[in-house]
Amino acid sequence: MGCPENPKPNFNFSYTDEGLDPSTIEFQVSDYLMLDDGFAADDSSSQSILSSEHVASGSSAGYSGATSRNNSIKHKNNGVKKNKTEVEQRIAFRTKSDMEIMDDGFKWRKYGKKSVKNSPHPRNYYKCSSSGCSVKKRVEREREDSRYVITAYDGVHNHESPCMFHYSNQMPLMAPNAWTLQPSSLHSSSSS
DNA sequence: CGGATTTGACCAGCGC
DNA sequence: GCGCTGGTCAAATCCG
Repeated sequence: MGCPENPKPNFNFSYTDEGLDPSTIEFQVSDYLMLDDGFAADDSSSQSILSSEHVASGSSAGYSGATSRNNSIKHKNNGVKKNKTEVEQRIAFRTKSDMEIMDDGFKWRKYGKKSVKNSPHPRNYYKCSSSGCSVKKRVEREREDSRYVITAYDGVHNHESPCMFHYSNQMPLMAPNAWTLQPSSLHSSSSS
């Protein structure tokens, strides 16, 4: 393991996908989900969760089980663990990849693995191993199409990537809070 | 030897 | 109230 020389080789394609031959990259983003601060309110939370589920279900909703579970997470975070002032951001990506582990520039420590009911594939749980950073990430393969990996990030890194140096042009940080700023650029990048 | 991973147990929330 | 399920913990194990 260790620090990859390229902090996020797997993510550059998000912005240059149009110009890359897919065969030259190991995988490509098929969808991205954005579950930001919808947790602040019940209505909006179900909205964002619902919409994210809809996106994820684009090809079979391997994430649907987790989605329903997200509701409980919402209550958990909102009512117990997190105040409104401490709303977590959450993003999920569906990527086509043979690998389950994607180097995003951060160092993750696996802390759990769980088989989920709606999926034959286990779900893996990771925490950011940086001290003081409580960002978590869940990784699982899509139920219907195991070529796709669903990666969900919970929270925002309170530090820079240990391997991040010169990628600030478009993405200052490979962190959920950075991504939430860029959803439109994912699509507009082709025209710019 | 230290850090990361594995894995079973435990806990909490939700639906019935 | 009970059972099911997802999420987390922590001891054991593995690996560099």
